Amino acid sequence: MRKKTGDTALIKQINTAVVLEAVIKQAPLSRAAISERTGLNKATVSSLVQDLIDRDLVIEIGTGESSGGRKPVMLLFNSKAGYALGIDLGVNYIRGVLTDLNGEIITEAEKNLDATELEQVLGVLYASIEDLIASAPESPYGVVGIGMGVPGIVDDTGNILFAPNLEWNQVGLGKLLKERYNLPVVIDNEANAGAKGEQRYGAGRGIAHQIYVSVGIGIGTGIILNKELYKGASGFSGELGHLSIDLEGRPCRCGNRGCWELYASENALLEQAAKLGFGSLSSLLHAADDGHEEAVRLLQSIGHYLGAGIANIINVFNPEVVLIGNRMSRARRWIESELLETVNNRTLSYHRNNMRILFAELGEQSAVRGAAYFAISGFLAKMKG
Amino acid sequence: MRKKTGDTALIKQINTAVVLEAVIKQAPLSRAAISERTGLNKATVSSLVQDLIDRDLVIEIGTGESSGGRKPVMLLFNSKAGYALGIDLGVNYIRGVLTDLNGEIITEAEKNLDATELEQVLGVLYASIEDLIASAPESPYGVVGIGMGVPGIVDDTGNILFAPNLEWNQVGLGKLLKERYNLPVVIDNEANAGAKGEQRYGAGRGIAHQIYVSVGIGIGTGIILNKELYKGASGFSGELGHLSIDLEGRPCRCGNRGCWELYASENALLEQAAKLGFGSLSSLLHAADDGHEEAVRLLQSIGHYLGAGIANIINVFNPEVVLIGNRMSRARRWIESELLETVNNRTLSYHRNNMRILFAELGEQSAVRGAAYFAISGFLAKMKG
DNA sequence: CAACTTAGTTTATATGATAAACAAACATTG
DNA sequence: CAATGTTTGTTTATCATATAAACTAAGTTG
Repeated sequence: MRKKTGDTALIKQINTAVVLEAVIKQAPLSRAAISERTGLNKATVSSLVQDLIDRDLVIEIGTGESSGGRKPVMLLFNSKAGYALGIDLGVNYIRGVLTDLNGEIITEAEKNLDATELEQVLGVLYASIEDLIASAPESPYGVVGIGMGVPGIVDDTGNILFAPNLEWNQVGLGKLLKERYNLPVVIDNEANAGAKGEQRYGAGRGIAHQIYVSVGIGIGTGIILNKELYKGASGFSGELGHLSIDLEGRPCRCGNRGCWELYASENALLEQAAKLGFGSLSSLLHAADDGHEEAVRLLQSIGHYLGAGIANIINVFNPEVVLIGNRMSRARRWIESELLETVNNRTLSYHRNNMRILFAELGEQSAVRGAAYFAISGFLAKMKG
Repeated sequence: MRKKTGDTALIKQINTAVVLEAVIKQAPLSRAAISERTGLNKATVSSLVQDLIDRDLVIEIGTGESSGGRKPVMLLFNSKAGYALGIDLGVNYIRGVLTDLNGEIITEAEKNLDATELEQVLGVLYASIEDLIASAPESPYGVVGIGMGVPGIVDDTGNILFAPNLEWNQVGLGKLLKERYNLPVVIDNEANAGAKGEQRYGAGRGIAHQIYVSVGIGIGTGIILNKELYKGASGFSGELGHLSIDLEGRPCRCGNRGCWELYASENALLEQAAKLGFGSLSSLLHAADDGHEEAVRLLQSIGHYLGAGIANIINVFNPEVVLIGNRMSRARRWIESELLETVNNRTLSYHRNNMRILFAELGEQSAVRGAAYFAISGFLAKMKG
């Protein structure tokens, strides 16, 4: 339990991270510009940049425009120094991407899963991963890690404790992958991956306090506070789908009553939709587009229930942004106004002001891109440390 | 928006803080022991300790027991280097304490308030503060600051935006006090003060994720995540009293329906108690002690509702500890078992394990001692920086 | 009392940031 | 177009800090 002490190595680490951040976020820019923007001395910046160039993390891309004197040498983050693998493991699909270090997709692959048994899923998963690794171009660092989002509760070692819709219990997936590929592996909940994806590459860029609500079969949430994923005492939290919104409501399999996801998830919607003769979200949305009144009313009621839960989230966390993602975001057209009205009626004005409710920008790719970012950020942390 | 860079001054700052922390938390101890426990070199520790001694923050208290060689010189945090003022402003009382830098109470004072008008409250408040300041012993730093907890929403400049039970709106109390006494002033919500008090001096010592539930006239909460008070995007959060637990429940003055505090606060209890002929919490508790069955049932039902809200809190935050404080903690004997049973029935097992529900240890002094700690921690931060 | 232990200080050294001087490369202007 | 000024980036001397190793101080143990 030693406190973290400081020495000269720590200084260099801090300043290297500052310089690299500047290059990543504001590229292209010159050494002089870095010095000016960070407050670091020109000499310091020169020295640190040289280190980063020697390590293939930064490249010079020639001179820029003069502003009345010597032309600056423009620097760029070398996003092709390595590649990251992101996997979104769904209940009936595996989606995978290979990205560069900027998170830009290089290769993508999607495969259907028609069974949830571990052995069969692993077969498809391994094939996907190996295809993607094979597709990586030559680079100094190669594939730097594997990030993954899964529909379940995961501890910080990549152990899947419980994945109800896959019917998995205690699957040590992290260890399996680490040993098989000898790469750093980060596995987290699908909603946490989606939250990170949107925060980094999507609608939540630059937001400090963001709650991502993944509305699919159930409701999952990724909670970002102070720009970081919040995980509770046990290393997993974000079970806002089991926030009860109705004290004496229907019993949930979790033991509680009136859980939010019983009212506002895709499952809840489809339960009602079945009575109208619709078997899928798509068919219901089509009907609504064609003017089917009952379909529209049903969608609106889901918007209402979503709003009620989101109002609670807002009163609890006072976030800057609430993001609605995963499949239900496709119903935006029908649910948005009911949702906003309910939120307006049910939140404290102090929290409502300066707060926005947005829909995921990356659509179905929120989670897979967030997963890839897990691998990228692990790599960069190692490079900075 | 400059990133924080590192230089030699930063190192010294970090290491000074590490040494001071060690002395505060593990005193009495020697220079050698600090070196061993922090990993800092003996020479570094000697130098930093000398600085702290020169600044009156650490004192030598003579030699300790030898363990086979030269006797160590034992060091102590100089808790009498200055004094802090803590104020708990209630709806019908003002409680104040003067503490040393360890948070130990030196002087205390309590005065009743029989009006909520700003002018009159200010009169009593000023008198309390001046009495306490006058009672401070001679010391190198004197009174280092004023910390305060108030029943309302406060921004980070000490501006009280809204205090419903005092009927205050937009009162710039922080500025008033700062100008009048020329001291650092920190004002926060009463529940945040209570949460800090318990975390530092009470039942929550050493806990990283702790939710303090202040059950009084309404319900307020102080949320401590990663050992720090969480405040949302706007600088104030913790309005868990307005977490709705009943979708179509009674309308609340906040605009929402079915807010938790309509079911589980002292006000909610007294509303029901009135029907049985009881006018106060005390009389109801007495009746319960005397075996009055309806009184007991009523208290138990409050325990049930408290439990339902706390179950939601646990599912959201996955904390290590939930602390119940303020006046309702006096009803512990009657509400605890119902509360625990409800929580057990309504939380996810992953969250329930390793989680404890405790009652405030400092009783009525949680908030006032937390308020004093605001001042102390501000002072220490300045000393370390 | 000799040998060993532990506490704390002194000294020499290494790392890293910085200011100031300098060199390189360009624009502007009379 | 030559002289002047500006901007970029590097070199050099210096400063602050931490550290290891040597050293001094003050004890214990057999």
